[in-house]
This record gives sequence, C-alpha cells and structure tokens, in this order.
Amino acid sequence: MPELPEVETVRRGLEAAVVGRRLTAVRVTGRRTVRRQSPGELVARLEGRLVERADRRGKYLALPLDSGEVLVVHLRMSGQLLHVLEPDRVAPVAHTHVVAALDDGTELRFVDPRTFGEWYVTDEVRPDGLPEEFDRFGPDPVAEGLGVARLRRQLAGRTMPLKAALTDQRIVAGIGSIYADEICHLARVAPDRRVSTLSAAEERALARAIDSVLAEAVRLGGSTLSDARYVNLTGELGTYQSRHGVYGRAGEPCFACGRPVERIHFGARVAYCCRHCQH
DNA sequence: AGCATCACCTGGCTGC
DNA sequence: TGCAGCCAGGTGATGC
Repeated sequence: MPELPEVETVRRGLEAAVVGRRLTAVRVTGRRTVRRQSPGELVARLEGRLVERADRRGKYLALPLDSGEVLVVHLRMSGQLLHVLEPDRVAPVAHTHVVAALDDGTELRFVDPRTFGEWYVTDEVRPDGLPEEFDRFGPDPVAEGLGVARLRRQLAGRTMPLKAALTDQRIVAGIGSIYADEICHLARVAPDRRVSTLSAAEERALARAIDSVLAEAVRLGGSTLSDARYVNLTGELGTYQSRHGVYGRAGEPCFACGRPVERIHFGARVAYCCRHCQH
C-alpha cells in the first residue's frame, strides 16, 4: 500500500513526466475519485493549466498549477498513477477513473480498484505552494527531515502504542503499516510499547531507524507486495519488499536472531515483530 | 485533548 | 467448483 517511499517514487516520476506540461483535456470516468467537488468543476479548474511543480507531504501528492491552485492526489490503498506515452495504442485498464491528456501527446491515468483514492483542486494555498490543510501534518522525514529532538517533541505527552504514533499523520507524515513495523524492528522497540515509556536511547534509535528505513526504501523505489498493486509512473515494481525484516513474514525467521517473526494484535491493530529482538 | 473504535470500499484470498 | 466471509488499511467521524 502506498506509503511515503512509494508516493515519493511516484512524485519523482511526475517531476519527469508532468512538470512543465499543460493539461489539455481531463476526463473523470469513476464515480468516487472526485468527491470534494463535482467532477465538472475539477475538470474546469484543470484543463488548460500548466503543472509547475510536483510536491509531496506524507502520502499526499500536491501539484501546484499556474492558476495558483493546487491539484491534490491521494493514492490511498490501491491507487496508481500511470504515464502512458502512446495513449492511442494502449487501452485504459479496468478501474481507470481519471485520464488527463498532456500537451506532449502523453496521458496521465489514475487507476484505483478499491476507489479509496482521491483527486481534488484547492485554492487554499500556503506561501510555499502547498494546500493549507497540509498544516495538520507532522514533519515529513524525507521532505523536511526529522531529528530526534523533533521526534521527541512530537511524542511529548502521548501515551499511545508506538505503532499508533508512527502511523498518526499528525505526529509524523508518511508512515503506514509496513514501514512502521520495519522501523520498530530496526530500532529494536516493540510496536505495542507505550510511547510515554520510551528511553532517550530508544528515541534516538527510532529517529535513526525512521531516516534509514525510509531513505533505503525510497532508493529502492518502494515496496511492491505480492498483489503487485504498487507500481511507479512507468509501471515498474519497487524492490524494498526484499529487505522487509518483519512485515508479512509471520513464522519466518527473524534475520537478526533466527526466531520466528510474530503477528501480534493490540487494540484493533496488527503488527509484525520479533519479540526476542524488540522490547 | 488524547485516545480508541468504527465506517468506508471492493478485489482477492481462505476455508468449507 | 461455488460461495460466504473475511481481510487489507489510511483517513475522518464519533464517542468516551
């Protein structure tokens, strides 16, 4: 499922394929993708506009336009953005909900079987060109950096389980279930630990693990699970799944100690971890 | 305010 | 083989 590394990989694809291009025609065919405004309104605010930048905060993509507005795209669980070089020769696949023609004859297509993904255009824009509603997010570890001091501030006064904190976009932006589990494993802290009980050394280990796991995952183009749902803009798979230490590996040996990885439940959550390495 | 829980949605998998 | 039931999981609403 697209988390920060996957969305960052898509952002880099958009930078190459879409930035500097004009949207000549936009078709919305799905019923649920555009729900913040009417599809007709979204189309009217996109057609003829030049895409000036490709930005990202957390799992959200933001494409500032020459109108001063911003196109926001969220892939949610199953959304894919695909850049099609020869649209006349490549029929849209099933579950294609938005098609945007670019002024170089290529197309940007949005495919989303589970229809959770979303497109909208907003004119409530900050001086940095991102939507005002992005103010609610915590720091993005890749776009803005996150040191241990900032992490400690973000966790201050909270008692929730660590995985709940890591996946709370107001605390840190961009981490979902897969990377939260991998970060906890690398930092050797259990995902169900209450954040109020973390030692200074554990906070340092977590800050380092957040940086290294996300940086390496971005370097490898994100994780594509066996359902092959996540691909980048040109249809390539990510390869970070080969580095997963715990996620989806219940019963398989922990790379560090050889004991079986467990799939644990706490509250309504699930996490993969090694009870021997993580405390 | 902070935290837990639930609804949303549908393709695909599991198990009978 | 068919099908019911469940799971995936980020986000926002709700309730405590």
